[in-house]
Amino acid sequence: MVLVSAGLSIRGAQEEDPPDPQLMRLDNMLLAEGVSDYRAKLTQIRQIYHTELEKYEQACNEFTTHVMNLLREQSRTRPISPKEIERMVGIIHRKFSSIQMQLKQSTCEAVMILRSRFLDARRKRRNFSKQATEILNEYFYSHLSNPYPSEEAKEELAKKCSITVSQVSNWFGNKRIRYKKNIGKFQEEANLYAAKTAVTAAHAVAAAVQNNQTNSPTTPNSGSSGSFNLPNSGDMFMNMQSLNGDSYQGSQVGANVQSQVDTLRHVINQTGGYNDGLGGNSLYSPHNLNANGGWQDATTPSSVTSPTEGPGSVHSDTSN
DNA sequence: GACCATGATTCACT
DNA sequence: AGTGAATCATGGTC
Repeated sequence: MVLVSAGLSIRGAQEEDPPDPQLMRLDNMLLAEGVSDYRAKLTQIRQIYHTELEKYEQACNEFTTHVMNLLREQSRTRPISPKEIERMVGIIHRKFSSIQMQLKQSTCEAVMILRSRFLDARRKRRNFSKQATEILNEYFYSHLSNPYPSEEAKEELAKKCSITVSQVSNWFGNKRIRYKKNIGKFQEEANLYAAKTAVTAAHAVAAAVQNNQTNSPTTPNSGSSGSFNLPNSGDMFMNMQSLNGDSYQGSQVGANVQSQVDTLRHVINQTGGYNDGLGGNSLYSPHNLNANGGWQDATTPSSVTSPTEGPGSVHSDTSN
């Protein structure tokens, strides 16, 4: 019996679980990570193990008493020494403990298989479904100014794409780096998705504008962020973002508006004509990609390309 | 089988 | 902890 407690930790730390929103959120996260699935299977193995173990123990006891009874009956006809009884019981117990050993062994195997399968599943690369890639791309290109989905957005995307949050993070990590490395290559893709979402974006903006007009004719109090570098294009959005020097990952409302802006600007640019490729100004030029790289501002605050006052005025200044 | 695309992993950085 | 960058490893296509 020592082996039992030593082999597998029996008592899981799971008692009851009152409906706690925090717990539910964690559960969802684990589910998204595919962890609960693993845990569920593990629990299943554990349950089987314990019921089997119990069964064996019970059977062992029953069998011993049965044998004892037989021996007792036999003792009437012939003398049976206590030593013989002890020996009998010993044999029975040894037999059953060997059975238990087998049970433990197969349980361990099952756990190992489960674990390796779980790890393999995460390690093995399988292409996402076309739909999933589409969803991810749509998000990416409509948030091109700030393709850093929040935790909630990642969870949402994960759910939509039927992949894990980690996979979403991986995807965005890869996408950002690969997009940045070779923007030209992704031009077509960017155009495609921009056009795709343009209609929805236009509708949304139109609705928002209408709503704005009807509701309050005053200035929109978009306390949004955005905070990225819009190279040229002295659009009104500059004002919006300079309202708040905050970094991205800010309010979702702002992000939404920004995504629509991205899409719309793309479309506007497209219709307004552009120099194809080699002029350097790709139509879907990385608004916020500065010369040195990333979307991430603050890495190199210098960015002194040409102090042509205009709208360029990267971030910095704005001494509020 | 070569080649490219792509998801995953690792490591360094902040 | 989240990210960028490099790299690995596999899938898919020819």
